[in-house]
Amino acid sequence: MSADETCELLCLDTVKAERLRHDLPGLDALTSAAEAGKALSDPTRLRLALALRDGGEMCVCDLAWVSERQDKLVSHHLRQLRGAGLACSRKDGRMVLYSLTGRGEALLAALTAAAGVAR
Amino acid sequence: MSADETCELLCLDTVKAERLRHDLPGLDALTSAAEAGKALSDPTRLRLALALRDGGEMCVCDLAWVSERQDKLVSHHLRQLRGAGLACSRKDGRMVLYSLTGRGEALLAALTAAAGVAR
DNA sequence: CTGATGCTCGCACGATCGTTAGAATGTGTA
DNA sequence: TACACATTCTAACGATCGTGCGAGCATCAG
Repeated sequence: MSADETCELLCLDTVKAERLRHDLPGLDALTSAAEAGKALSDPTRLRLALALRDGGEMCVCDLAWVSERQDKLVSHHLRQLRGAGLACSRKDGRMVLYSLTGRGEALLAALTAAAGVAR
Repeated sequence: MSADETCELLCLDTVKAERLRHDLPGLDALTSAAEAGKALSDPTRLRLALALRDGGEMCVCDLAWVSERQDKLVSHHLRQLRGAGLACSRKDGRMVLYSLTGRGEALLAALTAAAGVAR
């Protein structure tokens, strides 16, 4: 591609390419969407999200038992799901109860559908 | 949690917890779903997916121009989208044309809806 | 007040990732 | 056949990530 960068476009007409380039959101605008994708990009975390989908609201120690993972790791992952807006939490005495948000359920449904698993 | 691991369940009845634990897919089964999430977890790659959504089928050099990224990097990311089943490619002479799969479009729609961007 | 429980936080380690760069491959053209 | 173009592949680097561990905090029960 030459220095002025518009003379070697081969497949797109220039108007369409200019429009695409202009309309594409910047990387900053996509950070939260990318974070949502990242939140469910780890099999352990994805499995915890499925446990919340199927089991409803649960505390860390129950999720730890259900997923056969240490409670500290489960707590770590749940905080990432919450940070990405896919889960929320409330305290009940010394326990913290987590559940999926609407966004979390929708994204989980799309992800499992896309991969054809756990629907 | 004690050694026999069922005596400290506090919030769930044991039957429900046993069923959840039993029914949760294993990590292996979730790998492809996690890979789909991972494929869209990078802002640059997500942006390329959006460009394909809006622009239809495109070659690497056009996507490089539209996204203002080097063609080698674009090629690298497109191969990851394809590997995750979210994009597909066909050759046209020396060029390779990429487009989103149905799964890719569905997951992209869910991800952008979940984050409230680029819809 | 003390000890136990549930959970979070900070740190470290090995693994993975995004980007860059150079080399290599496939295809088209003269 | 040689050169150019489009794309891919391999390797390296700095950054990030998942997991494990010990310490710390909040809450509850005795």
